[in-house]
Amino acid sequence: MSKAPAMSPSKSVSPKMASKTAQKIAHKATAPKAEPKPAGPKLADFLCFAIYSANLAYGRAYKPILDPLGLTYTQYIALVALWEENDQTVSQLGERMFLESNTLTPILKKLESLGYLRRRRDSDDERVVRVSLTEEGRRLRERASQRNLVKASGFPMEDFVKLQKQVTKLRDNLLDAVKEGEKG
Amino acid sequence: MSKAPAMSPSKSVSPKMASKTAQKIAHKATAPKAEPKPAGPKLADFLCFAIYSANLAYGRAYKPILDPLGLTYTQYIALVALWEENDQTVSQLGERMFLESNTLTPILKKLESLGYLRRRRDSDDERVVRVSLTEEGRRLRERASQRNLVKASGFPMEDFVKLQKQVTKLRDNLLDAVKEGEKG
DNA sequence: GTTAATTAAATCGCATACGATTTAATCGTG
DNA sequence: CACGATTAAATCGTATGCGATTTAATTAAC
Repeated sequence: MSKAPAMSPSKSVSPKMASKTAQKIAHKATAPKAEPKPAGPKLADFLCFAIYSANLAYGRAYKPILDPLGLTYTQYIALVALWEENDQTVSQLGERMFLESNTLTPILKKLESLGYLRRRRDSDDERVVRVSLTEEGRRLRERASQRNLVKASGFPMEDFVKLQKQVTKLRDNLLDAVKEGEKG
Repeated sequence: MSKAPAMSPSKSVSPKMASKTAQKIAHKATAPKAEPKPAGPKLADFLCFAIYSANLAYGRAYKPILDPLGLTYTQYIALVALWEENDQTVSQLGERMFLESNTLTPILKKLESLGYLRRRRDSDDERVVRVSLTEEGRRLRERASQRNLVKASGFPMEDFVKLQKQVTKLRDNLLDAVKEGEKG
């Protein structure tokens, strides 16, 4: 009784032929022209993909550091932003992190439930929620060193800083282009 | 009847004082020491954050290009990988994209449902699912030009290429470090 | 040649991102 | 003052990422 591993809706017809070579030939037969290989830009040449995959890599590199603290990568970034400047509104934090309340709110709620910060309505303007670190949240700062990851980047400090500036510039250029596109 | 905008579990006590200035002073009073500002690394100095936010920026920059095609950023990257080399297994595609089947499967199913690719069990080894472009999927290639985004990066071609290589190197270094950490 | 170990995808649960909408508070104008 | 416009968060639905597990097929060991 041979049952193919789940592949829900699309029915995978598999006639099961005699020899393996025969099957391989049969498969080629459906695309005979030796697949001309489109000769276009490769994934590896895309800057967007370099950034995309480097971001995945950072998430994985930070995991062994953050897991013991019970933090995710994004939660950590939110804390870095608060270490830099405590007692920010959700909007201010969002501006720094390039996120909006729809993404931030659940993250901040989580960090609050972990005891690292407090969320309080500004009595001045009840629409505003102010976010401030707890003692516990401040203490995390020492426990989460990223020095090891500067090393893991494999770049000497000078190049590291240069790269950081260039990628930041790239980000700002892209976001400017987005803004421009929204107007024009 | 003044009811503060939803802030589910955490009860936001807001005594509502008389004058705004009085409240601001009152607020400062809870953190009187002028907030010594920890004097540590700033978010803007983190390479990981530069990459993180540049990735968000790319997602937003691609949106106006991809929305008309009904594609998301990740779906687009999967298609680029297939334009480069058609008829890949899920694992092969995952290696190129730095993703695994748990993430890829739903994306590929979506692209299949859109008619841009086919997923078929390899009759040679029924565990393997081969992914190949449809005519429709191939055609998308011409419609999705990223030239405009090279311009949007704001870098002259030479620097663009250099940056791309550096970020790629960064990614590879980080992933090597992850691997190393898993062993040692 | 059966059975244990391995392998490739898929599934499940949780945590981001983000467009669109909703809610509640504040502002602006008459 | 009153009422529409604006604003700040939150909510909802969809689409990634990813750890952990599951399923089915293949390979390895005996």
